[in-house]
Amino acid sequence: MNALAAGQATESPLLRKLHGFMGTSAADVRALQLLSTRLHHAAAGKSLVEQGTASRSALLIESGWAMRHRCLSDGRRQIMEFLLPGDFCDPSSFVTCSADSTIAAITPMTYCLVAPESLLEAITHSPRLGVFLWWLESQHASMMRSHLSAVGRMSARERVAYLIWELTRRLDLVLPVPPAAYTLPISQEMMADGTGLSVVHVSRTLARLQREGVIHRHGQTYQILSTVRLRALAQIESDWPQSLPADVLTSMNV
Amino acid sequence: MNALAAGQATESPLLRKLHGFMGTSAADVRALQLLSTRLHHAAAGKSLVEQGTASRSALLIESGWAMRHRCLSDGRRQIMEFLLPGDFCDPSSFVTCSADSTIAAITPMTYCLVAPESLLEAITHSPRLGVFLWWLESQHASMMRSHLSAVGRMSARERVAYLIWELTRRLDLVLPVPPAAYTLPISQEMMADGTGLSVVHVSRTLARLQREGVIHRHGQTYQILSTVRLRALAQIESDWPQSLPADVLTSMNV
DNA sequence: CGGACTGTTGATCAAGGTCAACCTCTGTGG
DNA sequence: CCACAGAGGTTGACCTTGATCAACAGTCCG
Repeated sequence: MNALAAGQATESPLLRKLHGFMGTSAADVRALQLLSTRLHHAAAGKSLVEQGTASRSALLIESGWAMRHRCLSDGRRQIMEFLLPGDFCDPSSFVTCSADSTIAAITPMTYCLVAPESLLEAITHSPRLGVFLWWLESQHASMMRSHLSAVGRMSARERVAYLIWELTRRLDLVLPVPPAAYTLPISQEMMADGTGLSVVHVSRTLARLQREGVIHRHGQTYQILSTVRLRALAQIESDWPQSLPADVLTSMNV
Repeated sequence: MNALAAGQATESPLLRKLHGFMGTSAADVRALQLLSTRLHHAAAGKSLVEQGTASRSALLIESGWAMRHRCLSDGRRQIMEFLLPGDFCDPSSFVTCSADSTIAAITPMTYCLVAPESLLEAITHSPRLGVFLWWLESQHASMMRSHLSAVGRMSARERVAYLIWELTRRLDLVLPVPPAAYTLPISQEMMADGTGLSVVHVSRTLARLQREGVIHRHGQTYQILSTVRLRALAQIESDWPQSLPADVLTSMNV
């Protein structure tokens, strides 16, 4: 445990998550390094995975933001999720023929392509890492359900509040210390396509949240002035993410 | 291969899916039977999993329909998904503390509770079954993204079309032969909570689809009169589900 | 200096929500 | 056997949220 010295802490955002939830042994760090070979770069706007193509590798995001989206025939676009540093996305591409959505860089990015064999090898070296990744995946599914709830049943004000809350909480997991103000490198058009609203209405809604003193915004810098009211708007009752249940690790002999 | 005799075909809807996609060996059938111990019954309306509680077992639905939903503080409800016979749901409960949503029976049901150990044992006996279940899970995630797209960016008419299309396609996977008319045992209120619409508008929209000759409906019996127009409305370009890529099985030595 | 891109604001419009009345079943108890 | 209640569905009238259209402002680059 605690093979993570202060200086190394900035290395990998996924390692930071792992460390925050389960602590890290030297074996975990080594296993994680097995995933982090083959570092790639992408310019903002570039597609990492194109809808309809096969990829057969997972993505481990080291830095920068991306999004997963799908376009309808007439140009309407739904952003399914924003992908942040430390996200391990799309291991299910290992068992699918072709991607059902496009993943595109929002900012310049660095990321690793993880082959099935690398993942298998890493998990063999550190089963704890395997459990952790499985747990991450389950938290991800839970987040997608929250997103669906927001888009399906919440008002514009609530949806925007939810989005800000989700993104800032996710950033907390990979930032060394919760910042006073968060930089969310997404345009209002992306917010609109993520929440199912129009650009114009997102602008108005953000202005309203600011007028009401829930947030303060300047460009892409967001400051949460009232956590209580933001959470209430976003209909968040329990904290996220859940912690990893202790008995899972013991019961799996890892 | 083909250990499935005609008479056994009605036994398990999951077995039928497996057979349809990969064929079944005697080992697969036996492995699947390891999952199907402990048959439970539930009356319509009963909760199988309550939001906020721990369960630590997956559900294998043998017969009947269920839904996964979440309620907001003021009573608004979002149905995340409908669960049909042959669905293997919530293996991620193995690694989570408490459920983030409620699963409730819509009709009387029979289902099996699958413990982590049973799953592990079954997969050990038949790795092919493991790959199949993983692939099912990835198809499920893809379906959830389609659902999100529909709710976020499609009109009422398109959303209802999408729902009917999704449910009938899923039924096709577990029915012995595609029926002329599908019985969807869900009220219009559930359709509304699934699509993010109001009950009244679902009623009007169904009436319109019928008036336009896209579907014919009588109570909960739905007949698709124009597959082409339904698919166009639902913005379906590719078939669903995808088939399982052949090389996955070989590359995993199973 | 002139575009392109992003965001803001106002005016208008429409999709869909809400409310209410009513209808048809179906089951239930007198 | 009928009366009644309750659930689910349909229809009409009206209203609200958020979409659409358009003009304009700031910013970043070439």
